[in-house]
Amino acid sequence: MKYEILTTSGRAKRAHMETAHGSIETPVFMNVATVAAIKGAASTEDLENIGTQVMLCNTYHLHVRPGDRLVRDLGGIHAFTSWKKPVLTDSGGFQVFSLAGIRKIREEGVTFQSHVDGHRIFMGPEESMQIQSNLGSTIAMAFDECPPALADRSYIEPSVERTTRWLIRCKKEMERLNSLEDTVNKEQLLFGINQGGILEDVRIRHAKEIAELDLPGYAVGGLAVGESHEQMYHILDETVPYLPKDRPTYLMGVGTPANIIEGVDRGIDFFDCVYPTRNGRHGHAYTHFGRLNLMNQRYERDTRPIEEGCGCPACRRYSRAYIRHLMKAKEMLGMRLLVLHNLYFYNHLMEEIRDALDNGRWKEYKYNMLESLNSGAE
RNA sequence: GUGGGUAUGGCGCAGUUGGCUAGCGCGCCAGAUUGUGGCUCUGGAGAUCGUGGGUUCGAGUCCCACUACCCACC
Repeated sequence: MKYEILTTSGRAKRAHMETAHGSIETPVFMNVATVAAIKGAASTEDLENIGTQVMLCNTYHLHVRPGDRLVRDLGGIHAFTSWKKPVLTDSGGFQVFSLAGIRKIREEGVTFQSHVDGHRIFMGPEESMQIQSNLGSTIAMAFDECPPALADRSYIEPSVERTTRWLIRCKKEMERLNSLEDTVNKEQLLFGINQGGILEDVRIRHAKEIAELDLPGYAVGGLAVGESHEQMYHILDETVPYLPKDRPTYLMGVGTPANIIEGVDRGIDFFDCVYPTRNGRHGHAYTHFGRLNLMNQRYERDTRPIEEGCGCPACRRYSRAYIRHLMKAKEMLGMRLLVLHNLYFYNHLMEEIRDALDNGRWKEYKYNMLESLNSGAE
């Protein structure tokens, strides 16, 4: 892997990365395809057409179905999905949090109950790395625990300490797997994950510990899970400076366009979020002037595109009124068009951000864009 | 024409032996949603209880007439 910072503005970074599956220009927004499919009926061919750089898939979900061995036997996630560019796999750690209630956490790992057929699944750091190795993703995420942001210190501290021990095991297992003859992607990269809820001292201590492991990248996890925006930005202010400056950083699961701009400003390279896809499925459309709810009656006779000047497949051809009708009629095409629009918007937002950084206009762009996003779309 | 049945928000229905501001589902109008179970959750608007009369302290509930629709028979 090669990671080269091209320019900076304050803590904001503009970088270029080379991976086993081609380059990544950061800051970047990864498009979420949990089960190796963008929900809302967008294909990998569509992704190529809307400027996607990285597809994000989920270890736990693909392990449950169709099974990582199957994907490996078919040549890995890239061959399976016909997506040639970088793929990041989330480790399944988040499911410890999001599927809470059907799991048991021990030092060795976690026992889940499959949400598909109910059978018990054990996953620890080694298992997560093996699965991700079978998938052959470009970047594998460490197996961590994502505790509720507002959990108290007595829960967070032991949890974070265990996440560190798990990270050491992840690194060791990844090195072993990458050295095997028949590994799908021998250059798979492991990103560590910082945790600590909203406790600055725990975050900082943990960041310093994992920085010493000399990993190819570092993520900030456990944010945007119940705390306020101010708390999230504060934790980033306090924590990111302790992560290695010459490595990519990833703010997991974030967020709104404004969250992303604030994240870039605090030194984040990678983002991902279900908002553009999930909200697209629910009738929301992102624009430079805020978010529209196309289900609203006010768009019933609106013949304008979602956003004037947008080059996405929805805006080039269809009206708000038509898309609203499709959503109300629960036609799949409505979701598809909104998902394509929203991902296009996010991907191009990142392009604008990179352009602003390249051209020394970051502060100005950030200020104007935050104003605009807040101005209220109509 | 005869017999029976049904009439309660846009649609489909609950409404106990008559008792406080008439409920529910869907739909509609809005709002949530941050390392995704195409979900889920939260609010809101909207009903002269078919019409008219009667009994009663009190009627969506009981009585009478009328109207509309459904079923059967002629």
